[in-house]
Amino acid sequence: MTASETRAEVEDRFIEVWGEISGMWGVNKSVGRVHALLYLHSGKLDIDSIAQRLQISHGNASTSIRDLMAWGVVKRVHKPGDRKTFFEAEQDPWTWFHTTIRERRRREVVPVMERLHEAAGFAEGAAKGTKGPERKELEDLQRQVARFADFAHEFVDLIDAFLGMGHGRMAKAFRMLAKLMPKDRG
Amino acid sequence: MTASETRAEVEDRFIEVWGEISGMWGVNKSVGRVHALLYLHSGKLDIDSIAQRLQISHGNASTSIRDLMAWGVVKRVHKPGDRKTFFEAEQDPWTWFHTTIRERRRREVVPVMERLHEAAGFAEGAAKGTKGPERKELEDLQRQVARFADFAHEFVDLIDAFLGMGHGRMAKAFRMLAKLMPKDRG
DNA sequence: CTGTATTGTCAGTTCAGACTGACGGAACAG
DNA sequence: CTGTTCCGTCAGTCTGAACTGACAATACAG
Repeated sequence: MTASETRAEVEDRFIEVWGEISGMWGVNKSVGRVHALLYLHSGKLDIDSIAQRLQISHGNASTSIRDLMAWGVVKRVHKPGDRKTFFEAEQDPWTWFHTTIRERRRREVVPVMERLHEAAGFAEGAAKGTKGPERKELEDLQRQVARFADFAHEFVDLIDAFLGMGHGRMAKAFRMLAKLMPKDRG
Repeated sequence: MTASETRAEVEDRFIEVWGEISGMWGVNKSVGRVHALLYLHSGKLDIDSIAQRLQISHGNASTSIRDLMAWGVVKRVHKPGDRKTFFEAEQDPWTWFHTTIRERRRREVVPVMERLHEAAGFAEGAAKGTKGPERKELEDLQRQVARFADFAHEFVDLIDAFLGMGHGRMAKAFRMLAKLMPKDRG
């Protein structure tokens, strides 16, 4: 096996793992594979090289990169005297993770929270305008929705705490947390 | 609008939100909807009621429940004198979240970590058996894979810290974390 | 034990999302 | 300005996951 075959095999393993993780968490598999490839060759690949290397159409490569740029984890770069556009990926995984969480918060968590509170508010309003045993029923329902909404709210607070830390500190903070609270002590 | 129509509308809003969240995070949308419905009516519904309420086939309802039981968030219950099987869902969102994270760790995180380390080890071994400028290339690749693997390892440590806490304490611990580290102070 | 009500399974079908490839447009060297 | 190379888009096609519904298996009342 030549060194370049070996290199390709290592890359493939890494790329496939990343692709599968992406698929598991609601991100397109091709997008994940392109991201992994760019992580390994940041700033050195153009659209067609990516398409060739991953055996996908350049349309697919282009769309995947558009997604990655929308996520904020890939950027365009130009080299003087070269007509091609190259793409670079963040090299620090913690920075990448921070960016990803921030974006998911914006896209998914916030809109979902709004609808959840809407539902809870709707139930509350309905209960107040109702008499008799049906009122109690609606109040119970409202409480149940609110219980989940409260959880969701605390979860968002947690995300915000995470995002508020400089990413250089996150790893350290979490290690500290792990040390402080290895077991449930109340 | 009657009280029961109101109730159905509140339920629908809640159920649809949950279904969409599920879809965003790699869980089947129907599975999420069934779960939401069971959260609201824990222990009171059988397969056919679920199918009717959500307008899905009972095959789909049955399969969704099988998934939810595999996730450990839904259980069978029997009522004496009744031939039907009912299903109950965990009522505490933190417990549900804890269970979900534990299961994802087992199914996804652990296998992925193994493959990641395999790739890193493969690259390291290959580099050691190579001479000349190609050796440096492989070493660089190995370092890059290892950088991501290290991040992943720290991430798993974080998950483990979380899972090690009693779930009653998680919310409190996170609130404390948020208070202790509102900003990056190094 | 028997009959019936209920749940579980899975082959076939449907459908949403992913992918391709041809086209148009942009960017740049000359 | 012109020709060429490369990138972005999107209509049409394809693929795989999800869903249905008929049948099989199971559980229980009587």
